[in-house]
Parts: sequence; C-alpha cells; structure tokens
Amino acid sequence: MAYNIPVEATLDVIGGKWKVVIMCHLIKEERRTSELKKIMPTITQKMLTQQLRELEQDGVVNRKIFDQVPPKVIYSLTKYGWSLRPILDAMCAWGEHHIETVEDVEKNREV
Amino acid sequence: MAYNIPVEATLDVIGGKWKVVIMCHLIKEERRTSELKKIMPTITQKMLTQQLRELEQDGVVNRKIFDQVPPKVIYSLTKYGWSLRPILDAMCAWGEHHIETVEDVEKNREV
DNA sequence: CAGTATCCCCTTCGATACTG
DNA sequence: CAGTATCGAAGGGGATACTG
Repeated sequence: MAYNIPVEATLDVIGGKWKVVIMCHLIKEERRTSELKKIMPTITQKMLTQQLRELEQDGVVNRKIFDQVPPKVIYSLTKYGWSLRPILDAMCAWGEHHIETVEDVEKNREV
Repeated sequence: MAYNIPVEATLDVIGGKWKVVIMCHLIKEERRTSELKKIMPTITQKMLTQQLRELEQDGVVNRKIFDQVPPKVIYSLTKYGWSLRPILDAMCAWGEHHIETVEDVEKNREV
C-alpha cells in the first residue's frame, strides 16, 4: 500500500512471474486451461492456477465455468484487463524486435 | 533461452523486482546512487546495487564513475535502454490512472 | 479436464558489518 | 559515498499425488 511511485500499482497487477505471458495469450483469444498449459509448456499446473486466480482477483481476467463433465473453464480478459493492452502491446513488440540481442546477452551472463 | 513467446525476452530484461521502478526514475533524469536510494525508501542497498548491475549487464543502464573522494557514481539510461521507453511510459500512465482501484483491490486481498 | 493439497528445495531478499 | 560479503529467514515455486 501507499506506493512511492504510481508505477508500483501497475507492477502489483502484472508483476507476477507468468502474468504478462498469460495476458499476452489471452489478448489474442480467450483460452481454456488446457490450452494455456499447452502453449506455455514450462509452467506448472500450480503456477498457472495461482497466477490466474490473482489476475481474477485483480479484476483483470474473467473465469467462465461450464457446468459439465468433464469440466471446462474459459479464461478471458475483462474490460479492465483490456486497459492494460497498451502495455502488453509495447512489451510484445519490444520482445519481437530485440529477442536476438537479449538471447545473446543472457547467454553470456550464464558463464 | 529459447523463449516460447517473444515477450519473455522483454521480461528477462525488465522483470526484476525493482527494475521498472529504477528505470522510471532514470527516464526522467540521471541519478547518483544516493539519490536513487532516497527516492526509493524501501529498497535495500544490496537490491539497488544488484538490480543496477543486471540492468548494466543487459546494456540498459550506463554507469559513470567519477574518480574522486568521496566516490560518485551516476546512472543513466543507455540508448538501448531508451528503446524501452514506450513500455515504461505505458506502465507509468496506467499506474497513475488506476492507482486508487489497485490500492483498494490489494487492500481487500490482504484480508 | 480443472483444480487442490503436501512436501520440500533452493533462490531471493533483508539485516548487518565492513572496505576504499 | 558507493559497494561488497556474509548469514539466515521467508516464501516462491517445482514435483507429486489426489479429488470431483
């Protein structure tokens, strides 16, 4: 609480380890749990659920449950979540443009 | 390495706990270490140095050392660091616009 | 299929003390 | 003033097993 600088509020919402990645996927299309897991091969079930819960609590992500067997749950961005789009777009664009540079630098850091 | 989605490269560079906050300050003006510590009251010396070192290794931040006693070091964004400006601006703007909402939500989460 | 519950490692981070 | 080193606590996060 009582942020020293407003951008800390932004970080509170999108600062989780996987949140930006999840939202970047959901910005393109809504997804069910199993789809998210498939397109994010390295995330664990636990982290996926945990991050989605937090996004949901923050009002960024909507969770639609279909009452059927087997269960089906679809996640999508809320209107509030869409307000983050400029940030997500900028982050995605930067990543696409600089990915080779970053990969090189990070590789050297491992040594 | 080998990101599953390009935005992960972005997160590798700005994903640290304090990196965005530091860069948001440096985007306004270059700062010396003691100034950064002053405007970020809750960061520890250790974390400040650590995050700055990583930003420096990633080529985002420049470290200018004045050879004098007592020591003086000034940090600023590199040209490469300035390429992140659209992201930082978007994050700062969103935070300013939604800070009350976020503060309320986060407060309730603590309960 | 979607989610929860444990166990537990191991990284992160704070506190403190110390150097040039 | 700027930075390093060390120690220890805290919790993030993985692996696994289990439920409806």
